[in-house]
Amino acid sequence: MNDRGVTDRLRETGLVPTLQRIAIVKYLDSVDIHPTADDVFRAVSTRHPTISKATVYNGLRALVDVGLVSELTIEKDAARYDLCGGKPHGHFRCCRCRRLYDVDAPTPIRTGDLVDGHQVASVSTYLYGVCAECLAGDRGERRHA
Amino acid sequence: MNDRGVTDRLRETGLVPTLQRIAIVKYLDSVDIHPTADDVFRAVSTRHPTISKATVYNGLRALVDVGLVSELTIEKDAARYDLCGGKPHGHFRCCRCRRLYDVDAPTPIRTGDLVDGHQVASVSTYLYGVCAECLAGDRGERRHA
DNA sequence: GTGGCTGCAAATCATTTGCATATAC
DNA sequence: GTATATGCAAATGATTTGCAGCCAC
Repeated sequence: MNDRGVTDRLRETGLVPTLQRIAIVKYLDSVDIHPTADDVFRAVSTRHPTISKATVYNGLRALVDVGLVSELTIEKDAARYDLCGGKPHGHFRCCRCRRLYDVDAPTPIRTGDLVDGHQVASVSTYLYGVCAECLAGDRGERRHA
Repeated sequence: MNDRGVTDRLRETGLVPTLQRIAIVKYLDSVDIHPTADDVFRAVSTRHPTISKATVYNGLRALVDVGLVSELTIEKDAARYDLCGGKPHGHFRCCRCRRLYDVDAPTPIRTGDLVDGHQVASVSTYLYGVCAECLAGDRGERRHA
């Protein structure tokens, strides 16, 4: 996504498209992993050395609030962020390398369904296991939790 | 579950069945909500006024480590705990009252399946929406986040 | 211009840890 | 008796917040 596209998407949501927010969105758009706020901070810092961690946190929160970014709380220590793009709402965490992947996790549950009497607005599927890469190069040189 | 049953389950896992841990397990067994560590602390404190919050945290962690309790990180602020009992692995969060319910969320994914090349060890389904109680007594007297 | 941001530092909150004492067996 | 757990207080780490100056429009 180019700067113009990012700027437009920010403006549509009512957020001021500051350099920092543009940088955050572009970074989220460029990675396929799900970075933590600190990952975002470190990455964006290389081009914007003056950005503060608070701005990253505040910016991410603003983006989550308007729905441009989703926040994953699959693990306790630090939230992970994901640019919303109509992708499937499934995530896979590798218990070896601890990476988080998007997956196409099928579910029979639909928005509006009643499950045990509760009305569903959204469904998230979290899968745990060993990722394709770790399965392939299964030599154990992984960082464990 | 009575004290004896709890004691036995603890002993089976190699954990010392202290009064505090028994109290934690009995509390988790007695509630249908998913309490936070602080909820557990406050509840157990009524019968064990000397228990410390650190003991609750350490005890919960020990229980999670041996697999007697599962830890839910569906929300960012505080983990929630759930006595393992072979129940379905689905959870519903009410966006009104913020309660967390167990639900029987069907999924076509099985342990051992490959999803996008990743090998699945476990599946969690998280649903968001409005719970049955809030749907019924829809008067808005809820605490929002 | 002005309101919404940024950036810094201080505050907050959940959780962990060090250590001396107490408990389970 | 000995290993393990408790309880207190202090440490840690992610995230939030107050506030003065800055930027987008």
